[in-house]
Amino acid sequence: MASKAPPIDRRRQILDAAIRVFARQGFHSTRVADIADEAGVAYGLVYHYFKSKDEVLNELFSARWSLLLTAIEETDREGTSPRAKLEAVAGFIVDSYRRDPELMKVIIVEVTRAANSFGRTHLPEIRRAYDSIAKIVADGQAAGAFRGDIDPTFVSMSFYGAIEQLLSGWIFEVIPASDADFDQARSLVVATICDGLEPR
Amino acid sequence: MASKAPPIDRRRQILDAAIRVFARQGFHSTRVADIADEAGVAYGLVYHYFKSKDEVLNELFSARWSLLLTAIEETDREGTSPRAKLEAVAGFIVDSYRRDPELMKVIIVEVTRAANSFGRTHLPEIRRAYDSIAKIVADGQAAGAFRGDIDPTFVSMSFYGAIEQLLSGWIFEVIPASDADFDQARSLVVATICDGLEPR
DNA sequence: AAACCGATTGACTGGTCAGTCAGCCAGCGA
DNA sequence: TCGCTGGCTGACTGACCAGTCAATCGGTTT
Repeated sequence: MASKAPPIDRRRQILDAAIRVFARQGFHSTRVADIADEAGVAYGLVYHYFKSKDEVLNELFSARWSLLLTAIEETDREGTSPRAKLEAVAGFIVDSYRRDPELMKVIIVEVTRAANSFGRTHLPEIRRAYDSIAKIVADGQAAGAFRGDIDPTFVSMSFYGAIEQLLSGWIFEVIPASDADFDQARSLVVATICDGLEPR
Repeated sequence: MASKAPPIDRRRQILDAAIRVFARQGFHSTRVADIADEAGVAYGLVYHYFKSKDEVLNELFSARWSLLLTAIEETDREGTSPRAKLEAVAGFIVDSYRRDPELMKVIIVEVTRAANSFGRTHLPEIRRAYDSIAKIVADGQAAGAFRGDIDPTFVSMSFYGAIEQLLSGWIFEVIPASDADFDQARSLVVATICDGLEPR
């Protein structure tokens, strides 16, 4: 038997368990013991791989958020229209939720929207996303593709806020979350922001 | 001396102290002792007026939120244009923040955006606001003032999400919060949503 | 002046957890 | 076969804090 069983990645196993438990109970009401149980691992092992309960959440957030930042910045580098760029950003976020709703729920509920606790810690990273979106808008304005009388920062916040609110709606079942809804959301947010509600 | 000193409203005194402390430290990291200290009152008195620490926050939220609901519904009843209605709603929320930023910070950070904890409890009230906004949009569509191909619920969530994100930006000093910014925000959010970003 | 009563006080309790640590065990090299 | 190493275990501890309650206070009624 030349092949040895691949060593179990305990760290990953604990992170995955944490996603499930955090998504189910929220960060504050999950005990470290819950994570260990869910991972099928001893209590102490969590502390072998992580400095603290906080570090587990920080790790989950930072890993995923850096993907988002990369995606936005890469999108921006491509030579498409500003509108197409916004559509790509909205699409990336919506798809992230479609692919891994539990992780996105944790990130949004426990970090992004928890500006008092973990959001504070990660403000610089979060702000980078706002800034990148604002840059797309500003470039669009400079190129004449967008009207110039609205502060790009305002647009960036509104745009991101709108998407996050939709995700929150799905997460907490305020609005239906079918595959069709996901597809619609991407274009509808962009249509609203770019074309406006009033008929042309 | 016919006039007797007006009896101190301890309940109010404790609520006001709670706003300050919750705004400063966040709900989870304020001890009941902090509220009592801030109010200049004995620890036990908080429990004389409130069943629990949670009840203090619930009270703060419900009192303020019902004002918002009333304002939205009254706005809707007036015979103005759908666009003017949206502008009034945005204006009311922004003005609430301008007048009492600490209370609005608490409401948004600890309830509205804390969908896992207090947001859950107050979901029905929060949802009523979304519904009222959606109704304004739907009526606007029926009257031909708004394009009909976007789900009013989506618009409602996007609209509210955009405003809340701006408030969050002010609260956490991600974007500047001058009086001029407040005035701009109201019309810019509505301009974005109604007219769109792209030039006409 | 004595009984009464609601407001007010703050020491205390019971329960909860995050994080520690002393030791166990499986595999490996000597 | 015998350490040795490091992943792994889970009982334990120390800190923290919401909520309780018995006692006190100040005003009012009888």
